Amino acid sequence: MSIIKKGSVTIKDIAQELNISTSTVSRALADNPLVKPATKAAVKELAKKYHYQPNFTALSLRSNKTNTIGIIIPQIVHEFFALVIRGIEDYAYSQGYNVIICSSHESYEREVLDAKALLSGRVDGLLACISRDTNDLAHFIEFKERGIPIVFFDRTSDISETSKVEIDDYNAAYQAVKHLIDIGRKSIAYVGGSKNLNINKDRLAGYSKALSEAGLKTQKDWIVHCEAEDFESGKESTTDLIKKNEIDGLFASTDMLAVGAIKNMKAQGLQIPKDIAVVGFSNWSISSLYEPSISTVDQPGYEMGLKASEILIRHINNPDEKNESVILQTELIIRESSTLV
Amino acid sequence: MSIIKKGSVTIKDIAQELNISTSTVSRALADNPLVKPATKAAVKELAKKYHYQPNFTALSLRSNKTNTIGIIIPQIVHEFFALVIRGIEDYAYSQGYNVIICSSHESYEREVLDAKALLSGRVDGLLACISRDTNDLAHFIEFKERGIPIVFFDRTSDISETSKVEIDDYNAAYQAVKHLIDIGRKSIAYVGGSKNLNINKDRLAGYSKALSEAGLKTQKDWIVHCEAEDFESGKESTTDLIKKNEIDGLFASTDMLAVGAIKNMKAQGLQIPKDIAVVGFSNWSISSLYEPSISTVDQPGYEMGLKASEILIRHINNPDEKNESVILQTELIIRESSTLV
DNA sequence: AATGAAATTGCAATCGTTTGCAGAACATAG
DNA sequence: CTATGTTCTGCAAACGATTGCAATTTCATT
Repeated sequence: MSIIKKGSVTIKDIAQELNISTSTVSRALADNPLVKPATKAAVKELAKKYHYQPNFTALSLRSNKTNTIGIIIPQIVHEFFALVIRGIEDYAYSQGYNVIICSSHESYEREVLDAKALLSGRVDGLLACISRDTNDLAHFIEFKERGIPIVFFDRTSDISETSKVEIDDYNAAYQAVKHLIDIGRKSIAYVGGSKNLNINKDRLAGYSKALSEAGLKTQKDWIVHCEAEDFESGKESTTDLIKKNEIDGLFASTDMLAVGAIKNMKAQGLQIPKDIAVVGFSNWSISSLYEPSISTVDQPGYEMGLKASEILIRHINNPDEKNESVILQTELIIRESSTLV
Repeated sequence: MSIIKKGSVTIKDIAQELNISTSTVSRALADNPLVKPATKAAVKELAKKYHYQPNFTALSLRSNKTNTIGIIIPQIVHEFFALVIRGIEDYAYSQGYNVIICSSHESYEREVLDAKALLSGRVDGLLACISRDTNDLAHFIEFKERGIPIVFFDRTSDISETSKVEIDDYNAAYQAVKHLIDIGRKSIAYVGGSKNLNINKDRLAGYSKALSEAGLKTQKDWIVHCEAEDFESGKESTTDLIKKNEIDGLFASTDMLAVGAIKNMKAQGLQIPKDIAVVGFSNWSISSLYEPSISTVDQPGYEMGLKASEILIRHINNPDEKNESVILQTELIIRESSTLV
């Protein structure tokens, strides 16, 4: 029986028990050929017996590497973001990295707090998707100043000279609205999320482009912006729109907004897609489960995560790596809400 | 202009620039009254100028505290778990703790991997919810041996002598099925998730109890277990059940299973709730958005997270704290799928 | 048995921070 | 000008691990 340690077993404990130095133990565990086979065996046996696990903190301090990457993301209860996270994790794990996820809950203050927490040398790199409320990017710039690489994904910023991985929101929206036009709709409204985000500006631009290209006009009150992108907003923000009875098509920048809108329309006795055809965005599971099933734009979330972490880890391993900007394409999925019967 | 450091600014850099020792700098930053006000001011000014941030790793090593708690959770794309995480985060942040979330993706292997990664002194405590596949708990027991406290939540285990925070699944299921009986249903089926999980055993037991108490009988093939708890499983697993045309009520242990089942029933021309009344579990947003809206059991996820992290942090601060077992109550929400018209 | 080379091992510094203790600088009183 | 106290600062060890360099042991060879 040996002495029971309260905390974890360290290299020093093993060294003491075998009457050798910590250096030798360290080398033995690293399979260094300098160590005599017999010593090596003894060390390894004891390490196994005591479930020795190198102290992560000590290792990090010595090597100045944490083998951890940080993720700052606005929400995690979000099918798209969750997919991104999964992609990030899968690649990161395969490269021996761990992951710290911080959810900013769409709050600028929380995002700054999270950034500060990650700045103190806890992570070797950062993957960030800015919150709805974020305008000032100073907290991210500090990372660059300390030589901690950042890759932005999905929601990026014009200012930052960093690598980014984005969705081609402009084209995705363009295709979605073009599809509505192709099935004969002429008065198409837009319901979108926060104007603050580039992705929404791009989606709106794609919408406008499709209309103008087809020689169609929109009206000022056919374009609605909601801060929250939830079901309730979709419902409330479309009430006026529906009352006027002017539109025959709707492009929503989020599936949840689409569901809210459709529910509202159905309540007013409108038929979907006969009276109004609807296309959403993101391909959340509800879009296929809802009745009618909702046409939408599928975003490659998993690929986005994979790509973002791949670029980040490349930056970590090679500080001189030049910035890279990736734009991923989407796929329009046509379902009942925009199919003529 | 001062020398530009590649990495972060350390206490040593400040000391050098002011020609004082690191001890004094450290004390000045800690507002130690021993330090002369003038020195203190100079140090603080420089620290601010250089955005000095204490090195997290060094701090951890010195204090043997990481101020971080680990979470091992089966899924994050899950409205209930996401709520739990939010509760954990909110309390942890308020106490100055950070959080590392590891998602096991319902895989035992991944869970073990995550546990090993967290074991090496990265976290001061662990919150865990076991995966569907987990039977062996050795990887958790090691935490106890090293004096790292664990609190299990939601899905707990009989074996472990640890603190736990659970839902009263037995009673929740009992109330749900009793409700179906109260509205006159006599032939009630059960569709549930993995039999491996205690929560599902409890839900099944609650179901059985409600039936037997009312003098009702079930049949062997009225009880269906699915490994996956998704929409597809709900659809497939109920096909035989519906064909036989024997049941007039269904209790599903998950809303997604309920949605799948209802969709299947509707496809067979059955009316909900007239022909079959349905109650789900978890109060996912789809249960209120679906048509018909689905009766379900609301689980206090946020409170669970709050409570679990509160207990954990208490354990961290006081290793002699005795184990605590909390059982949270649920609320039955009655919607269209079980309302007589 | 002495010599030299080869095979092992240990010392000590390092990563960034804190802190007990000793000592320096300064001020006040006698 | 000494004695005594007060205020302030620095040295060095510690946290757990790695690693260049030096020291020791081992062994073969003459």
